[in-house]
Amino acid sequence: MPELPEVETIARILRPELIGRRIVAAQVYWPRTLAAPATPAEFGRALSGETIESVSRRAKYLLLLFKRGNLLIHLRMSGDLRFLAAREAPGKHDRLTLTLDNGRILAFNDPRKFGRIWFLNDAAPVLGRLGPEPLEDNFSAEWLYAALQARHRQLKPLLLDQTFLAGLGNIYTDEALHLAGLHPARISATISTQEAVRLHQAIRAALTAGIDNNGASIDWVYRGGSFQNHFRVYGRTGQPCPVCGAPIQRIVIGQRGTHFCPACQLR
DNA sequence: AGCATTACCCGCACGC
DNA sequence: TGCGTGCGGGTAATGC
Repeated sequence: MPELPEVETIARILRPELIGRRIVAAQVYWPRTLAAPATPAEFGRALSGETIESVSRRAKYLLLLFKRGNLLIHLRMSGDLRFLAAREAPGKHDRLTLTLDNGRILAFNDPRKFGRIWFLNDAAPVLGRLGPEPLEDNFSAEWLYAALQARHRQLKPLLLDQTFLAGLGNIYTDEALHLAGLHPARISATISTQEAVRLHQAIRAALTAGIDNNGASIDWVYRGGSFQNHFRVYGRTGQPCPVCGAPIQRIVIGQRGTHFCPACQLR
């Protein structure tokens, strides 16, 4: 469900609700949600009594930092975080709940059960292999050009590879490639310096537009975002390209649905 | 052999 | 009812 702009929005919304709150109890309803520690009992013991000091994001991971340990939450395809009222029973797909010292309950809801949660002293083993943050200074057009040259891979799967660049998902990758006028199957090493500059700018523009619209809400998951109303290509198969009017085409690249304009994005 | 790239697959909800 | 699809990524399989 969430890509970088959605996780960023969730972090921003949760921050004032969570900072300074103490975890009173943790309840795990679907143990496989726990990536670490291994058992719900261990998890609950480690987390209980700890106070949330900060709420932030790295790539698509939501980070809740405590004095003793870091809670990492990855929502994957269908995960969401919501609040239950004091003593409210968990809903159908609530996989884990954290009861706060003000009585409210933070619930991790995840119909598809793909999401994962870690509570670790050191987050490096989970976050260490991630590529640069696309909105940070170390992601430059020069770096992107060199990194593209160093690989021989189609742009779509390469941009989705979190070890290459961290935070892009299926939506923002399609949107960025359309903004840049690049075909999703284009081989990375053939990109010119000018094209790399365009792609760099397009990635940032797509993500920034997503954040400005509180992310995107599609299907039955994630509510509150409005970026879905500004999609140029994603999910618009057969509809006119906003630039040239040609019908948007859908193909499959790397097992992922890929939307592009066959007129604006030539190979 | 050893690295880089690709395919499979995991629950569930929804629309056609 | 049945089938295709999906805001993701770990791991097995394959390619170079």
